[in-house]
Amino acid sequence: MENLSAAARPLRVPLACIQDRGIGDRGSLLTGSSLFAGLSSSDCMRIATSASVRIFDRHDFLFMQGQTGHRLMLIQSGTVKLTQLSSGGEEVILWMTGEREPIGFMLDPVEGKCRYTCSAQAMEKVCAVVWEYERFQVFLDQFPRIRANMNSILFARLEELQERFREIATERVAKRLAMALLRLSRQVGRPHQAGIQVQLSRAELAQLVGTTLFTISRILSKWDEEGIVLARREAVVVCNTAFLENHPDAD
Amino acid sequence: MENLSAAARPLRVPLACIQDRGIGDRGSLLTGSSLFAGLSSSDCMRIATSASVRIFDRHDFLFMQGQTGHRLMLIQSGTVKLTQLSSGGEEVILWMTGEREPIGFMLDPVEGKCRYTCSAQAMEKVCAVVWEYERFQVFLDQFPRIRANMNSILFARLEELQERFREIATERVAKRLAMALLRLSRQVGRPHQAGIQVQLSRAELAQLVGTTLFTISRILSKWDEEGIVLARREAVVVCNTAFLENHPDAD
DNA sequence: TTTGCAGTTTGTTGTTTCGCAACTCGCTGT
DNA sequence: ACAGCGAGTTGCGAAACAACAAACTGCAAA
Repeated sequence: MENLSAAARPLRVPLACIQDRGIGDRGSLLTGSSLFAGLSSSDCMRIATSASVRIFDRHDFLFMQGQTGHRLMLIQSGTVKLTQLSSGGEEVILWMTGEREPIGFMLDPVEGKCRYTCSAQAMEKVCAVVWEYERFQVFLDQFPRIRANMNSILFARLEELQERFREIATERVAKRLAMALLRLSRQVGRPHQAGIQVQLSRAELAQLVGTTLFTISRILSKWDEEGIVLARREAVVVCNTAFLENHPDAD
Repeated sequence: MENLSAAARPLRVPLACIQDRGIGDRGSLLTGSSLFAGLSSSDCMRIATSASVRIFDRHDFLFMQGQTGHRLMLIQSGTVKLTQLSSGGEEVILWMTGEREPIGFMLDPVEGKCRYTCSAQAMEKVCAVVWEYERFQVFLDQFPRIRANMNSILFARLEELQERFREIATERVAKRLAMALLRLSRQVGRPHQAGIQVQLSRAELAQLVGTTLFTISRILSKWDEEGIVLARREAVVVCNTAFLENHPDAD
Protein backbone atom coordinates (compact mmCIF):
# COMPACT_ATOMS: atom_id res chain seq x y z
CA MET A 1 0.00 0.00 0.00
CA GLU A 2 2.74 2.44 0.86
CA ASN A 3 4.10 1.80 -2.62
CA LEU A 4 0.93 2.72 -4.43
CA SER A 5 2.31 6.06 -5.52
CA ALA A 6 5.28 4.27 -7.00
CA ALA A 7 2.93 2.20 -9.11
CA ALA A 8 0.94 5.16 -10.31
CA ARG A 9 3.98 7.20 -11.18
CA PRO A 10 6.90 4.84 -11.68
CA LEU A 11 10.42 6.08 -11.74
CA ARG A 12 11.28 7.26 -15.21
CA VAL A 13 14.87 6.37 -15.78
CA PRO A 14 16.86 8.66 -18.06
CA LEU A 15 17.67 7.01 -21.36
CA ALA A 16 21.34 7.15 -20.45
CA CYS A 17 20.64 4.27 -18.13
CA ILE A 18 20.05 1.93 -21.04
CA GLN A 19 22.46 3.41 -23.48
CA ASP A 20 25.16 2.69 -20.97
CA ARG A 21 24.64 -0.96 -21.84
CA GLY A 22 25.01 -0.15 -25.51
CA ILE A 23 22.37 -0.13 -28.22
CA GLY A 24 23.28 -3.63 -29.34
CA ASP A 25 22.65 -4.89 -25.87
CA ARG A 26 19.23 -3.34 -25.88
CA GLY A 27 18.28 -5.11 -29.06
CA SER A 28 19.57 -8.46 -27.90
CA LEU A 29 17.45 -8.05 -24.82
CA LEU A 30 14.36 -8.42 -26.95
CA THR A 31 15.84 -11.17 -29.09
CA GLY A 32 16.16 -13.35 -26.04
CA SER A 33 12.46 -13.14 -25.27
CA SER A 34 10.02 -15.57 -26.87
CA LEU A 35 7.79 -12.58 -27.61
CA PHE A 36 10.22 -11.42 -30.29
CA ALA A 37 11.43 -14.79 -31.48
CA GLY A 38 11.96 -14.87 -35.23
CA LEU A 39 12.56 -11.13 -35.61
CA SER A 40 15.81 -9.79 -36.94
CA SER A 41 18.02 -8.00 -34.47
CA SER A 42 17.62 -4.77 -36.41
CA ASP A 43 13.85 -5.04 -36.08
CA CYS A 44 14.25 -5.75 -32.40
CA MET A 45 16.38 -2.68 -32.09
CA ARG A 46 13.75 -0.56 -33.78
CA ILE A 47 11.07 -1.88 -31.49
CA ALA A 48 13.29 -1.38 -28.49
CA THR A 49 13.85 2.28 -29.25
CA SER A 50 10.16 3.06 -28.90
CA ALA A 51 10.10 1.68 -25.38
CA SER A 52 11.18 3.21 -22.13
CA VAL A 53 12.98 1.51 -19.30
CA ARG A 54 11.77 1.66 -15.72
CA ILE A 55 13.19 0.51 -12.44
CA PHE A 56 11.01 -0.79 -9.62
CA ASP A 57 12.14 -1.50 -6.09
CA ARG A 58 11.12 -4.53 -4.09
CA HIS A 59 7.37 -4.39 -3.26
CA ASP A 60 6.66 -1.73 -5.89
CA PHE A 61 3.76 -2.44 -8.19
CA LEU A 62 4.44 -2.53 -11.93
CA PHE A 63 0.68 -2.19 -12.35
CA MET A 64 -2.34 -2.74 -10.16
CA GLN A 65 -5.57 -4.67 -10.47
CA GLY A 66 -8.40 -2.37 -11.52
CA GLN A 67 -6.02 0.24 -12.92
CA THR A 68 -6.76 1.41 -16.45
CA GLY A 69 -3.97 1.87 -18.90
CA HIS A 70 -2.27 -0.25 -21.44
CA ARG A 71 1.33 -0.98 -20.85
CA LEU A 72 3.08 -4.01 -22.08
CA MET A 73 6.24 -4.80 -20.15
CA LEU A 74 9.20 -7.05 -20.70
CA ILE A 75 11.07 -7.93 -17.56
CA GLN A 76 14.74 -7.34 -17.99
CA SER A 77 15.95 -8.46 -14.59
CA GLY A 78 14.38 -9.50 -11.31
CA THR A 79 11.22 -11.47 -10.66
CA VAL A 80 7.63 -10.25 -10.53
CA LYS A 81 4.60 -11.85 -8.95
CA LEU A 82 1.18 -11.49 -10.51
CA THR A 83 -1.57 -11.56 -7.93
CA GLN A 84 -5.34 -11.34 -7.91
CA LEU A 85 -7.43 -9.98 -5.09
CA SER A 86 -10.93 -11.28 -4.38
CA SER A 87 -13.78 -9.02 -3.31
CA GLY A 88 -13.38 -10.51 0.16
CA GLY A 89 -9.79 -9.28 0.28
CA GLU A 90 -8.07 -12.63 -0.12
CA GLU A 91 -5.12 -12.77 -2.46
CA VAL A 92 -3.72 -15.52 -4.66
CA ILE A 93 -0.55 -15.58 -6.72
CA LEU A 94 -1.37 -16.36 -10.33
CA TRP A 95 2.12 -16.28 -11.81
CA MET A 96 5.76 -15.81 -11.00
CA THR A 97 7.55 -14.27 -13.94
CA GLY A 98 11.24 -13.79 -14.44
CA GLU A 99 13.73 -12.42 -16.92
CA ARG A 100 12.68 -11.95 -20.55
CA GLU A 101 9.04 -12.67 -19.80
CA PRO A 102 6.35 -10.26 -20.98
CA ILE A 103 3.53 -9.14 -18.69
CA GLY A 104 0.64 -6.75 -18.99
CA PHE A 105 -1.15 -8.30 -21.95
CA MET A 106 -4.57 -6.82 -22.43
CA LEU A 107 -7.45 -7.30 -24.78
CA ASP A 108 -7.39 -4.80 -27.61
CA PRO A 109 -9.31 -1.93 -26.09
CA VAL A 110 -12.20 -2.08 -28.52
CA GLU A 111 -14.60 -0.04 -26.45
CA GLY A 112 -13.67 2.06 -23.49
CA LYS A 113 -10.73 1.34 -21.29
CA CYS A 114 -9.60 -2.08 -20.16
CA ARG A 115 -8.60 -2.69 -16.60
CA TYR A 116 -5.87 -4.94 -15.37
CA THR A 117 -7.39 -8.01 -13.74
CA CYS A 118 -4.35 -8.66 -11.60
CA SER A 119 -1.51 -6.79 -9.97
CA ALA A 120 2.18 -7.11 -10.73
CA GLN A 121 4.56 -6.63 -7.85
CA ALA A 122 8.34 -6.65 -7.84
CA MET A 123 9.88 -9.31 -5.60
CA GLU A 124 13.24 -7.55 -5.74
CA LYS A 125 14.76 -4.71 -7.74
CA VAL A 126 13.25 -5.05 -11.20
CA CYS A 127 14.23 -3.50 -14.49
CA ALA A 128 11.53 -3.56 -17.16
CA VAL A 129 11.12 -2.38 -20.74
CA VAL A 130 7.77 -0.66 -21.14
CA TRP A 131 5.61 0.08 -24.19
CA GLU A 132 2.45 2.06 -24.20
CA TYR A 133 -0.03 -0.24 -25.84
CA GLU A 134 -0.86 2.16 -28.65
CA ARG A 135 2.75 2.41 -29.74
CA PHE A 136 3.16 -1.33 -29.53
CA GLN A 137 0.10 -2.00 -31.66
CA VAL A 138 1.94 -0.54 -34.64
CA PHE A 139 4.51 -3.30 -34.36
CA LEU A 140 1.81 -5.92 -33.96
CA ASP A 141 0.46 -4.96 -37.37
CA GLN A 142 3.91 -4.60 -38.87
CA PHE A 143 5.34 -7.87 -37.60
CA PRO A 144 2.73 -10.61 -37.66
CA ARG A 145 5.28 -12.87 -36.04
CA ILE A 146 4.86 -10.97 -32.79
CA ARG A 147 1.15 -11.83 -32.75
CA ALA A 148 2.02 -15.45 -33.42
CA ASN A 149 4.47 -15.37 -30.54
CA MET A 150 1.88 -13.76 -28.26
CA ASN A 151 -0.40 -16.61 -29.20
CA SER A 152 2.16 -19.19 -28.21
CA ILE A 153 2.84 -17.46 -24.92
CA LEU A 154 -0.85 -17.09 -24.06
CA PHE A 155 -1.51 -20.67 -25.01
CA ALA A 156 1.37 -21.98 -22.93
CA ARG A 157 0.13 -20.00 -19.94
CA LEU A 158 -3.38 -21.28 -20.45
CA GLU A 159 -2.09 -24.84 -20.49
CA GLU A 160 -0.12 -24.32 -17.31
CA LEU A 161 -3.09 -22.79 -15.55
CA GLN A 162 -5.35 -25.61 -16.71
CA GLU A 163 -2.93 -28.05 -15.16
CA ARG A 164 -2.78 -26.09 -11.93
CA PHE A 165 -6.55 -25.88 -11.90
CA ARG A 166 -6.80 -29.64 -12.18
CA GLU A 167 -4.27 -30.01 -9.41
CA ILE A 168 -6.01 -27.72 -6.98
CA ALA A 169 -9.33 -29.42 -7.78
CA THR A 170 -8.12 -32.98 -7.32
CA GLU A 171 -4.80 -33.17 -5.49
CA ARG A 172 -3.89 -32.66 -1.87
CA VAL A 173 -1.77 -29.79 -0.65
CA ALA A 174 1.48 -31.78 -0.46
CA LYS A 175 1.34 -32.83 -4.08
CA ARG A 176 0.32 -29.35 -5.22
CA LEU A 177 3.27 -27.89 -3.34
CA ALA A 178 5.61 -30.43 -4.89
CA MET A 179 4.43 -29.47 -8.37
CA ALA A 180 4.59 -25.78 -7.60
CA LEU A 181 8.18 -26.03 -6.36
CA LEU A 182 9.20 -27.88 -9.51
CA ARG A 183 7.62 -25.22 -11.72
CA LEU A 184 9.12 -22.41 -9.66
CA SER A 185 12.62 -23.86 -9.79
CA ARG A 186 12.32 -23.99 -13.55
CA GLN A 187 10.80 -20.52 -13.95
CA VAL A 188 12.35 -18.34 -11.27
CA GLY A 189 14.85 -20.62 -9.57
CA ARG A 190 18.42 -19.61 -8.84
CA PRO A 191 21.40 -21.93 -8.68
CA HIS A 192 22.41 -22.88 -5.16
CA GLN A 193 25.10 -25.24 -3.98
CA ALA A 194 22.56 -27.71 -2.63
CA GLY A 195 20.07 -27.43 -5.47
CA ILE A 196 17.86 -24.68 -6.84
CA GLN A 197 16.69 -21.85 -4.66
CA VAL A 198 13.18 -20.40 -4.85
CA GLN A 199 12.73 -17.01 -3.19
CA LEU A 200 9.23 -17.21 -1.73
CA SER A 201 7.99 -17.01 1.84
CA ARG A 202 5.67 -19.64 3.35
CA ALA A 203 2.79 -17.21 3.02
CA GLU A 204 3.53 -16.66 -0.67
CA LEU A 205 3.79 -20.37 -1.38
CA ALA A 206 0.42 -20.73 0.34
CA GLN A 207 -1.09 -18.07 -1.93
CA LEU A 208 0.31 -19.86 -4.94
CA VAL A 209 -0.88 -23.32 -3.95
CA GLY A 210 -4.21 -22.31 -2.44
CA THR A 211 -3.74 -23.10 1.23
CA THR A 212 -2.46 -21.51 4.45
CA LEU A 213 1.07 -20.76 5.49
CA PHE A 214 0.67 -23.17 8.41
CA THR A 215 0.05 -26.14 6.18
CA ILE A 216 2.99 -25.15 3.98
CA SER A 217 5.24 -24.80 7.00
CA ARG A 218 4.36 -28.28 8.24
CA ILE A 219 5.04 -29.93 4.92
CA LEU A 220 8.31 -28.08 4.35
CA SER A 221 9.52 -28.94 7.84
CA LYS A 222 8.93 -32.61 7.12
CA TRP A 223 10.63 -32.44 3.73
CA ASP A 224 13.53 -30.56 5.30
CA GLU A 225 14.04 -33.36 7.83
CA GLU A 226 13.97 -35.87 5.02
CA GLY A 227 16.56 -33.90 3.05
CA ILE A 228 14.27 -33.26 0.12
CA VAL A 229 14.46 -29.49 0.47
CA LEU A 230 16.18 -26.90 2.61
CA ALA A 231 13.53 -24.83 4.37
CA ARG A 232 15.18 -21.47 4.73
CA ARG A 233 13.83 -18.09 5.71
CA GLU A 234 11.70 -16.66 2.89
CA ALA A 235 13.13 -19.27 0.55
CA VAL A 236 13.20 -22.95 -0.24
CA VAL A 237 16.09 -24.83 -1.80
CA VAL A 238 14.88 -27.77 -3.86
CA CYS A 239 17.38 -30.62 -3.50
CA ASN A 240 15.64 -33.86 -4.46
CA THR A 241 13.68 -33.07 -7.60
CA ALA A 242 13.06 -36.74 -8.31
CA PHE A 243 11.12 -37.12 -5.07
CA LEU A 244 8.91 -34.15 -5.84
CA GLU A 245 8.23 -35.39 -9.36
CA ASN A 246 7.17 -38.81 -8.13
CA HIS A 247 5.21 -37.51 -5.19
CA PRO A 248 2.46 -40.04 -4.46
CA ASP A 249 -1.16 -39.01 -4.74
CA ALA A 250 -1.77 -40.12 -1.18
CA ASP A 251 0.44 -39.17 1.74
CA MET B 1 -14.34 -45.40 -23.71
CA GLU B 2 -16.77 -47.28 -25.90
CA ASN B 3 -16.78 -44.21 -28.10
CA LEU B 4 -13.08 -44.09 -28.67
CA SER B 5 -13.37 -45.47 -32.17
CA ALA B 6 -15.82 -42.72 -32.96
CA ALA B 7 -13.23 -40.17 -31.86
CA ALA B 8 -10.41 -41.69 -33.87
CA ARG B 9 -12.47 -42.03 -36.98
CA PRO B 10 -15.35 -39.54 -36.78
CA LEU B 11 -18.30 -39.75 -39.03
CA ARG B 12 -17.53 -38.01 -42.27
CA VAL B 13 -20.70 -36.36 -43.37
CA PRO B 14 -21.24 -36.11 -47.11
CA LEU B 15 -20.92 -32.57 -48.33
CA ALA B 16 -24.55 -32.60 -49.29
CA CYS B 17 -25.28 -32.32 -45.62
CA ILE B 18 -23.93 -28.79 -45.48
CA GLN B 19 -24.88 -27.69 -48.89
CA ASP B 20 -28.44 -28.41 -47.94
CA ARG B 21 -28.16 -25.39 -45.74
CA GLY B 22 -26.87 -23.39 -48.67
CA ILE B 23 -23.40 -21.98 -49.22
CA GLY B 24 -24.36 -18.62 -47.84
CA ASP B 25 -25.38 -20.28 -44.61
CA ARG B 26 -22.03 -21.93 -44.33
CA GLY B 27 -20.20 -18.65 -44.64
CA SER B 28 -22.43 -16.87 -42.16
CA LEU B 29 -21.69 -19.65 -39.72
CA LEU B 30 -18.13 -18.45 -39.48
CA THR B 31 -19.07 -14.80 -39.46
CA GLY B 32 -20.96 -15.34 -36.22
CA SER B 33 -17.89 -16.64 -34.42
CA SER B 34 -15.48 -14.28 -32.72
CA LEU B 35 -12.65 -16.23 -34.34
CA PHE B 36 -13.58 -14.73 -37.72
CA ALA B 37 -14.77 -11.34 -36.57
CA GLY B 38 -13.76 -8.60 -38.96
CA LEU B 39 -13.49 -10.82 -42.03
CA SER B 40 -15.66 -10.26 -45.05
CA SER B 41 -18.33 -12.85 -45.72
CA SER B 42 -16.63 -13.82 -48.96
CA ASP B 43 -13.40 -14.52 -47.07
CA CYS B 44 -15.36 -16.52 -44.53
CA MET B 45 -16.88 -18.52 -47.33
CA ARG B 46 -13.46 -19.27 -48.78
CA ILE B 47 -12.17 -20.40 -45.42
CA ALA B 48 -15.29 -22.48 -44.87
CA THR B 49 -14.87 -24.39 -48.09
CA SER B 50 -11.53 -25.80 -46.95
CA ALA B 51 -13.13 -27.33 -43.88
CA SER B 52 -15.12 -30.48 -43.44
CA VAL B 53 -18.19 -30.92 -41.30
CA ARG B 54 -18.50 -33.72 -38.77
CA ILE B 55 -21.28 -34.95 -36.59
CA PHE B 56 -20.70 -36.37 -33.13
CA ASP B 57 -23.25 -38.15 -30.99
CA ARG B 58 -23.67 -37.61 -27.27
CA HIS B 59 -20.62 -38.93 -25.39
CA ASP B 60 -18.46 -39.09 -28.52
CA PHE B 61 -15.05 -37.50 -28.23
CA LEU B 62 -14.16 -34.73 -30.66
CA PHE B 63 -10.56 -35.32 -29.63
CA MET B 64 -8.84 -36.99 -26.73
CA GLN B 65 -6.13 -36.02 -24.31
CA GLY B 66 -2.77 -37.39 -25.40
CA GLN B 67 -3.90 -37.79 -28.99
CA THR B 68 -1.60 -36.30 -31.61
CA GLY B 69 -3.05 -34.42 -34.52
CA HIS B 70 -3.94 -30.88 -35.23
CA ARG B 71 -7.53 -30.15 -35.81
CA LEU B 72 -9.13 -26.86 -35.14
CA MET B 73 -12.88 -27.11 -34.71
CA LEU B 74 -15.71 -24.65 -34.65
CA ILE B 75 -18.81 -25.90 -32.91
CA GLN B 76 -21.85 -25.35 -35.07
CA SER B 77 -24.50 -26.73 -32.72
CA GLY B 78 -24.57 -28.56 -29.44
CA THR B 79 -22.34 -28.19 -26.39
CA VAL B 80 -18.96 -29.75 -25.73
CA LYS B 81 -17.15 -30.27 -22.46
CA LEU B 82 -13.38 -30.03 -22.27
CA THR B 83 -11.97 -32.27 -19.57
CA GLN B 84 -8.56 -33.09 -18.21
CA LEU B 85 -7.57 -36.38 -16.64
CA SER B 86 -4.93 -36.60 -13.93
CA SER B 87 -2.40 -39.40 -13.74
CA GLY B 88 -4.39 -40.71 -10.79
CA GLY B 89 -7.47 -41.02 -13.00
CA GLU B 90 -9.45 -38.10 -11.60
CA GLU B 91 -11.18 -35.86 -14.07
CA VAL B 92 -12.03 -32.18 -14.02
CA ILE B 93 -14.07 -30.14 -16.46
CA LEU B 94 -12.01 -27.22 -17.74
CA TRP B 95 -14.55 -25.62 -20.08
CA MET B 96 -18.06 -25.88 -21.37
CA THR B 97 -18.20 -24.59 -24.92
CA GLY B 98 -21.25 -23.94 -27.04
CA GLU B 99 -22.24 -22.75 -30.46
CA ARG B 100 -19.77 -20.73 -32.52
CA GLU B 101 -16.92 -21.39 -30.14
CA PRO B 102 -13.59 -22.69 -31.43
CA ILE B 103 -11.79 -25.58 -29.71
CA GLY B 104 -8.64 -27.55 -30.39
CA PHE B 105 -6.13 -24.70 -30.37
CA MET B 106 -2.60 -25.99 -30.31
CA LEU B 107 0.84 -24.52 -30.25
CA ASP B 108 2.34 -24.27 -33.69
CA PRO B 109 3.93 -27.68 -34.04
CA VAL B 110 7.47 -26.42 -34.31
CA GLU B 111 9.14 -29.71 -33.57
CA GLY B 112 7.47 -33.08 -33.63
CA LYS B 113 3.84 -33.57 -32.88
CA CYS B 114 1.81 -31.75 -30.28
CA ARG B 115 -0.61 -33.64 -28.10
CA TYR B 116 -3.95 -32.44 -26.89
CA THR B 117 -3.76 -31.73 -23.19
CA CYS B 118 -7.47 -32.21 -22.67
CA SER B 119 -10.35 -34.16 -24.14
CA ALA B 120 -13.43 -32.76 -25.85
CA GLN B 121 -16.65 -34.69 -25.43
CA ALA B 122 -20.05 -34.02 -26.93
CA MET B 123 -22.81 -33.44 -24.38
CA GLU B 124 -25.47 -33.99 -27.02
CA LYS B 125 -25.51 -34.31 -30.77
CA VAL B 126 -22.81 -31.93 -32.00
CA CYS B 127 -22.11 -30.56 -35.44
CA ALA B 128 -18.62 -29.14 -35.89
CA VAL B 129 -16.61 -27.52 -38.69
CA VAL B 130 -13.13 -29.05 -38.77
CA TRP B 131 -9.86 -27.79 -40.25
CA GLU B 132 -6.66 -29.74 -40.38
CA TYR B 133 -4.17 -27.41 -38.78
CA GLU B 134 -1.88 -27.28 -41.78
CA ARG B 135 -4.64 -26.07 -44.03
CA PHE B 136 -5.75 -23.53 -41.46
CA GLN B 137 -2.26 -22.12 -41.04
CA VAL B 138 -2.46 -20.73 -44.57
CA PHE B 139 -5.37 -18.56 -43.50
CA LEU B 140 -3.55 -17.49 -40.37
CA ASP B 141 -0.82 -16.01 -42.53
CA GLN B 142 -3.24 -14.61 -45.05
CA PHE B 143 -5.62 -12.95 -42.58
CA PRO B 144 -3.72 -11.48 -39.64
CA ARG B 145 -7.06 -10.60 -38.15
CA ILE B 146 -7.66 -14.26 -37.35
CA ARG B 147 -4.49 -14.34 -35.26
CA ALA B 148 -5.62 -11.21 -33.49
CA ASN B 149 -8.97 -12.84 -32.80
CA MET B 150 -7.29 -15.99 -31.53
CA ASN B 151 -5.35 -13.76 -29.20
CA SER B 152 -8.51 -12.20 -27.84
CA ILE B 153 -10.13 -15.58 -27.34
CA LEU B 154 -7.11 -17.08 -25.62
CA PHE B 155 -6.75 -14.05 -23.44
CA ALA B 156 -10.41 -14.08 -22.44
CA ARG B 157 -10.15 -17.74 -21.52
CA LEU B 158 -7.00 -17.10 -19.54
CA GLU B 159 -8.78 -14.38 -17.61
CA GLU B 160 -11.73 -16.61 -16.86
CA LEU B 161 -9.50 -19.42 -15.68
CA GLN B 162 -7.50 -17.04 -13.52
CA GLU B 163 -10.73 -15.99 -11.86
CA ARG B 164 -11.83 -19.58 -11.36
CA PHE B 165 -8.40 -20.41 -9.99
CA ARG B 166 -8.73 -17.63 -7.45
CA GLU B 167 -12.19 -18.87 -6.54
CA ILE B 168 -11.18 -22.46 -6.00
CA ALA B 169 -8.18 -21.30 -3.98
CA THR B 170 -10.07 -18.94 -1.70
CA GLU B 171 -13.83 -19.49 -1.81
CA ARG B 172 -16.02 -22.24 -0.38
CA VAL B 173 -17.91 -24.70 -2.51
CA ALA B 174 -21.26 -22.89 -2.31
CA LYS B 175 -19.87 -19.64 -3.67
CA ARG B 176 -17.88 -21.45 -6.36
CA LEU B 177 -21.03 -23.25 -7.44
CA ALA B 178 -22.96 -19.99 -7.54
CA MET B 179 -20.34 -18.43 -9.79
CA ALA B 180 -20.13 -21.53 -11.96
CA LEU B 181 -23.90 -21.56 -12.50
CA LEU B 182 -23.86 -17.91 -13.49
CA ARG B 183 -21.09 -18.49 -16.02
CA LEU B 184 -22.77 -21.61 -17.36
CA SER B 185 -26.11 -19.92 -17.83
CA ARG B 186 -24.33 -17.25 -19.86
CA GLN B 187 -22.22 -19.64 -21.90
CA VAL B 188 -24.30 -22.76 -22.47
CA GLY B 189 -27.66 -21.92 -20.86
CA ARG B 190 -30.98 -22.52 -22.57
CA PRO B 191 -34.11 -20.48 -22.06
CA HIS B 192 -36.61 -22.08 -19.69
CA GLN B 193 -39.92 -20.76 -18.44
CA ALA B 194 -38.62 -20.44 -14.89
CA GLY B 195 -35.18 -19.10 -15.79
CA ILE B 196 -32.16 -20.45 -17.62
CA GLN B 197 -31.50 -24.15 -17.81
CA VAL B 198 -28.03 -25.65 -17.53
CA GLN B 199 -27.70 -29.24 -18.72
CA LEU B 200 -25.16 -30.72 -16.32
CA SER B 201 -25.44 -33.56 -13.84
CA ARG B 202 -24.44 -33.20 -10.18
CA ALA B 203 -21.30 -35.20 -10.90
CA GLU B 204 -20.37 -32.88 -13.77
CA LEU B 205 -20.98 -29.77 -11.71
CA ALA B 206 -18.71 -31.32 -9.09
CA GLN B 207 -15.97 -31.85 -11.66
CA LEU B 208 -16.32 -28.25 -12.77
CA VAL B 209 -16.24 -26.75 -9.29
CA GLY B 210 -13.71 -29.10 -7.75
CA THR B 211 -15.74 -31.04 -5.21
CA THR B 212 -17.92 -34.17 -4.93
CA LEU B 213 -21.39 -34.76 -6.30
CA PHE B 214 -22.66 -35.20 -2.73
CA THR B 215 -21.71 -31.71 -1.71
CA ILE B 216 -23.25 -30.32 -4.89
CA SER B 217 -26.45 -32.25 -4.28
CA ARG B 218 -26.81 -30.88 -0.77
CA ILE B 219 -26.30 -27.27 -1.84
CA LEU B 220 -28.68 -27.56 -4.79
CA SER B 221 -31.36 -29.19 -2.60
CA LYS B 222 -31.16 -26.25 -0.22
CA TRP B 223 -31.28 -23.69 -3.03
CA ASP B 224 -34.20 -25.57 -4.59
CA GLU B 225 -36.18 -25.30 -1.33
CA GLU B 226 -35.40 -21.59 -1.20
CA GLY B 227 -36.59 -21.15 -4.80
CA ILE B 228 -33.21 -19.95 -6.05
CA VAL B 229 -32.88 -22.80 -8.55
CA LEU B 230 -34.86 -25.78 -9.78
CA ALA B 231 -32.82 -28.91 -9.11
CA ARG B 232 -33.87 -31.22 -11.90
CA ARG B 233 -32.44 -34.50 -13.09
CA GLU B 234 -29.16 -33.89 -14.92
CA ALA B 235 -29.96 -30.21 -15.09
CA VAL B 236 -30.34 -27.07 -13.02
CA VAL B 237 -32.63 -24.17 -13.79
CA VAL B 238 -31.22 -20.92 -12.50
CA CYS B 239 -34.11 -18.73 -11.30
CA ASN B 240 -32.72 -16.13 -8.91
CA THR B 241 -29.56 -14.82 -10.55
CA ALA B 242 -29.35 -11.91 -8.15
CA PHE B 243 -28.99 -14.24 -5.18
CA LEU B 244 -26.18 -16.16 -6.81
CA GLU B 245 -24.36 -12.98 -7.77
CA ASN B 246 -24.47 -11.65 -4.23
CA HIS B 247 -23.69 -14.95 -2.61
CA PRO B 248 -21.96 -14.19 0.70
CA ASP B 249 -18.40 -15.32 1.24
CA ALA B 250 -19.44 -17.16 4.38
CA ASP B 251 -22.44 -19.47 4.61
C1' DT C 1 -45.99 -53.74 -16.12
C1' DT C 2 -41.79 -55.17 -14.60
C1' DT C 3 -37.06 -54.82 -14.30
C1' DG C 4 -32.83 -52.62 -14.38
C1' DC C 5 -29.95 -48.83 -14.26
C1' DA C 6 -28.05 -44.40 -13.76
C1' DG C 7 -28.66 -40.34 -11.30
C1' DT C 8 -29.80 -38.40 -6.95
C1' DT C 9 -30.69 -37.75 -1.99
C1' DT C 10 -29.60 -38.21 2.70
C1' DG C 11 -27.29 -39.93 6.97
C1' DT C 12 -23.04 -41.14 9.24
C1' DT C 13 -18.34 -41.30 9.88
C1' DG C 14 -13.54 -39.93 9.05
C1' DT C 15 -9.92 -36.89 7.47
C1' DT C 16 -7.83 -33.02 5.70
C1' DT C 17 -7.08 -28.77 6.44
C1' DC C 18 -8.15 -24.36 8.59
C1' DG C 19 -7.92 -21.00 12.29
C1' DC C 20 -6.01 -19.38 16.16
C1' DA C 21 -2.66 -18.91 19.86
C1' DA C 22 1.67 -19.30 21.85
C1' DC C 23 6.17 -19.67 21.08
C1' DT C 24 10.98 -19.46 18.85
C1' DC C 25 14.38 -17.60 15.83
C1' DG C 26 17.07 -14.23 13.56
C1' DC C 27 17.59 -9.63 12.01
C1' DT C 28 17.65 -4.37 12.54
C1' DG C 29 17.89 -0.09 14.50
C1' DT C 30 18.78 2.70 18.63
C1' DA D 1 22.99 -4.95 24.49
C1' DC D 2 18.39 -4.31 24.09
C1' DA D 3 13.88 -3.98 22.33
C1' DG D 4 10.99 -4.69 18.53
C1' DC D 5 9.54 -6.80 14.50
C1' DG D 6 8.52 -9.99 10.99
C1' DA D 7 8.93 -14.77 9.59
C1' DG D 8 8.47 -19.31 10.92
C1' DT D 9 7.08 -23.36 13.94
C1' DT D 10 4.05 -26.21 16.54
C1' DG D 11 -0.04 -27.72 19.23
C1' DC D 12 -4.89 -27.97 19.69
C1' DG D 13 -9.74 -27.69 18.58
C1' DA D 14 -13.14 -26.95 14.94
C1' DA D 15 -15.09 -26.60 10.36
C1' DA D 16 -15.62 -27.95 5.88
C1' DC D 17 -15.65 -31.45 3.20
C1' DA D 18 -14.73 -36.23 1.49
C1' DA D 19 -15.92 -41.00 1.61
C1' DC D 20 -18.96 -44.55 2.09
C1' DA D 21 -23.47 -46.69 2.57
C1' DA D 22 -28.25 -47.07 1.83
C1' DA D 23 -32.37 -45.78 0.03
C1' DC D 24 -35.05 -43.31 -3.40
C1' DT D 25 -36.52 -41.60 -8.21
C1' DG D 26 -37.42 -41.38 -12.84
C1' DC D 27 -36.65 -43.20 -17.20
C1' DA D 28 -36.26 -46.78 -20.70
C1' DA D 29 -35.91 -51.28 -22.46
C1' DA D 30 -37.78 -55.97 -22.22
